[in-house]
Amino acid sequence: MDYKALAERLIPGNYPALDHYEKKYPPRDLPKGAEVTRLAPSPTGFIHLGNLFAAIANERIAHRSGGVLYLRIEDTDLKRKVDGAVEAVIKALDYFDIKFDEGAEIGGDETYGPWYQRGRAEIYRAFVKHLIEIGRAYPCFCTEEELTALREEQTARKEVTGYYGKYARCRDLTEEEIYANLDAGKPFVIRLKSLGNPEIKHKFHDEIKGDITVPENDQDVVILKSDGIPTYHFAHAVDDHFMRTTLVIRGEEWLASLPIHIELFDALGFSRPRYGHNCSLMKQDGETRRKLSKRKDPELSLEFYRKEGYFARAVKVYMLTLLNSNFEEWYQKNPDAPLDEFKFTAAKMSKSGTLFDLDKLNDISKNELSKLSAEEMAAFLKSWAEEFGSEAQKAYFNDEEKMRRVLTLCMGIGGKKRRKDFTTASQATEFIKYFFERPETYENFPCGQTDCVCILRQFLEAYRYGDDAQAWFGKVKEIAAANGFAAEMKDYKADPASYKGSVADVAEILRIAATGKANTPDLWTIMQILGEDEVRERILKALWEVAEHWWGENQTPELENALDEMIAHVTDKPGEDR
RNA sequence: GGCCUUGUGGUCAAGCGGUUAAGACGGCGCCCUCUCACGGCGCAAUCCCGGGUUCGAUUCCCGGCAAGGUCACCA
Repeated sequence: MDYKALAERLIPGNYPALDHYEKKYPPRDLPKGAEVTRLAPSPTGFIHLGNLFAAIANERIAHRSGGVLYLRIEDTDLKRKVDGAVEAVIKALDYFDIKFDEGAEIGGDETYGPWYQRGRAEIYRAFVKHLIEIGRAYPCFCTEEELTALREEQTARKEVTGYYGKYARCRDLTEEEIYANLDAGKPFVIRLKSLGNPEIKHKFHDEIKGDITVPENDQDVVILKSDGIPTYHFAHAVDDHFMRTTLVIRGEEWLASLPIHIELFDALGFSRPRYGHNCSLMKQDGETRRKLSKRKDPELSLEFYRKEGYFARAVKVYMLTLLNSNFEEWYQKNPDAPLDEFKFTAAKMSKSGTLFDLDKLNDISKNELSKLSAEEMAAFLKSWAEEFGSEAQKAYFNDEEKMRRVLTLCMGIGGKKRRKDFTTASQATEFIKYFFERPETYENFPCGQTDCVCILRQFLEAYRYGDDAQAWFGKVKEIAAANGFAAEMKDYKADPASYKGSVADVAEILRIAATGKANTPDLWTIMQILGEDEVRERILKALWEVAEHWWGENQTPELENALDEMIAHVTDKPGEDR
C-alpha cells in the first residue's frame, strides 16, 4: 500500500515538515517546576460551579509554580457556539480573581496561538496526514447505520462495543477498495490504527489519584470527522503538545479515554504531559448523588450566585476548602493572609466526589462578610443592588451616612464581637429593609392585645430621643413593671408565675412595633438611626394596628371611648419635649 | 455488561500498624443576654462487609458489595 499517495489523496496540499511546528512552538522557557495549565471550555458561555472548581485548581497550580495559565476554546462543535461567550467566561472568572496569562481574547503573547481550535485546522491536518503516511491512520467509510448495527450486534453478544480489531472493517480495505470508495464520492472519517491490547495494563501516575492502572487502547477512534474537523482526542494531543502544557488537570470523566490519549501522543511522537483527574462536584439527587450538570442544575450556574449576591471571596474560599483538604486548617491559622499564599497542590486534591454543601458555603459567607468594614459592605451591597435590586433597594444607598450607621450597627462594628447576620447581598438588603421602609406586616405580638396597647401608649409618652441607651432601657423597665411584667430577667426566672412576662417581652413588643420583626440588633440604636419622628409614627401605626384588632374582638361602647381617648391622648402628646 | 476510579459521623474530612479515631459545617442542649446574631461550654453521630497477614488492623493483602465515571463523526 502506498500510504504516501493515499495521504495525498485524502488530505491534498502541501504541509510543512513536522519539525516546522516544533520550531514554531518551542518548549517554553520557564523556571524549573513551573507548570503550564489551561482551561479549555466550549464556547457556550455557561459557567457553573463545577467549572469554577476546576478553574481554581488550574489557576492555583500554574501560578503557585510560577507557570502559565492559558485559555483555549474548544469550538470544534459548531452547534455550541454562542456569541460573546468567551468574554463572558473571562469576566465570570475574573470575578473570582482568576486571570489568564494568555489565550483567546486575552491579548498579549500569541506565540502559542491560535487559541480557537477552528483556527488550528492546518496543524491538525498536517499531523493527520502524517499519521496516514506512516500507516497509523486510515479512512473509514462506514455509515452511521452500519456503526449502530455493529454496536447492537456487539451488545447482543455481550462483547465490548466499538470499532476495534476484527470489527474495524475499513482497516483492512485494499488499496483498490479505498480508491473505489473515494472515486464514488463516499464520505469518510480518518481513524487511528490502534496497535494496543487492552489485556495489557500499565501503571500510570496520576497527579491527583496517585498510581492507577491503565489498559492499552485498542479502539480505532475517529481522529478527523467527515467535515475535516478533528475530534477532541486528537485536538487535545496536538494542542496540549504545541501549547506546551505540562499538567493537564481535567475532570474525572476523561479518565476512561486516557488510554486513547496515551496512544495518540505516542503515535504522534509527542512527549506526554502529566495528568491529574479531579473528582467532580456532586449533587444529591433523591437517593443517589451525581455530578453537577448544566442541563439539570441551572441553580448552580455562576450567574445564580451573582444574582443571590454571594461574595466572590466566600465562594472561592469554599471551593478551596473542597479542593485542598489542608486549606481549611491553613486558613484558620492565617485568616488575613492573601489566599494566594496558600500552598496549593494537586496531590492534596480529593480523590472522591464531593457533595456541594450550601450550609457550609453560607457559613463561610457569613464569616467573610463579617470581616468587611462598613464602607466595603456598603460598596458590595450597592453594586449588587444596582444590578439586581429593586428601585426601593437602590434608594437605600442615597443617604450614605445613614447606610454607614445601619451597617455599623448590623455588623457589630465597634462592639466586642462582630455580628454575623449577612450571608449574601440579597439577604443582607432584605435584612436592613426596615431601616428604610416602614413595616407593612408585624410578626405576632407576643402578649394580650390589652397589654400591647398599654405598653405602646406608655412608651410613646415616655420616649425621649435624647435619652442614652441606659436611660432608654430604664424606661422600658418601668413600663414593664407598671404592666405586671418583671423588670429584671433574674426576677422573672426565679418566679415566672408571678409575672405576665418579662422585660424581654416588653422589648419585643416595641421591637415589632418599630421594625415589624421580632429579632433585630440593638433596639435603642435602631431608634437613634430612624430618628424621633419616624419612631413615633411607627409606634403609633403599630398602636393603631393592635387597637383595631382589639376593638374587633371586644366591641363595647366603653372600650370604644377608652380607645378614642387613648389615641387622642397619645397623638397630642409627642412634640412636647422635642 | 466490560473497563477505570472511590469507599472514615448527615456533609467536607485528618489519619499511613498500637490514637479516648482530630477539626469544620449542620443538629441538639446549656451559658451569656431585652430578642436575634456573635461568643463560650457540652452532647449525639463514623472507620462498607467477609476473610486473611500480624501480638495487634480504620490503616497492609485478597474477595465481595456499594457508589461514581465511561463505553459517539460531544466535549
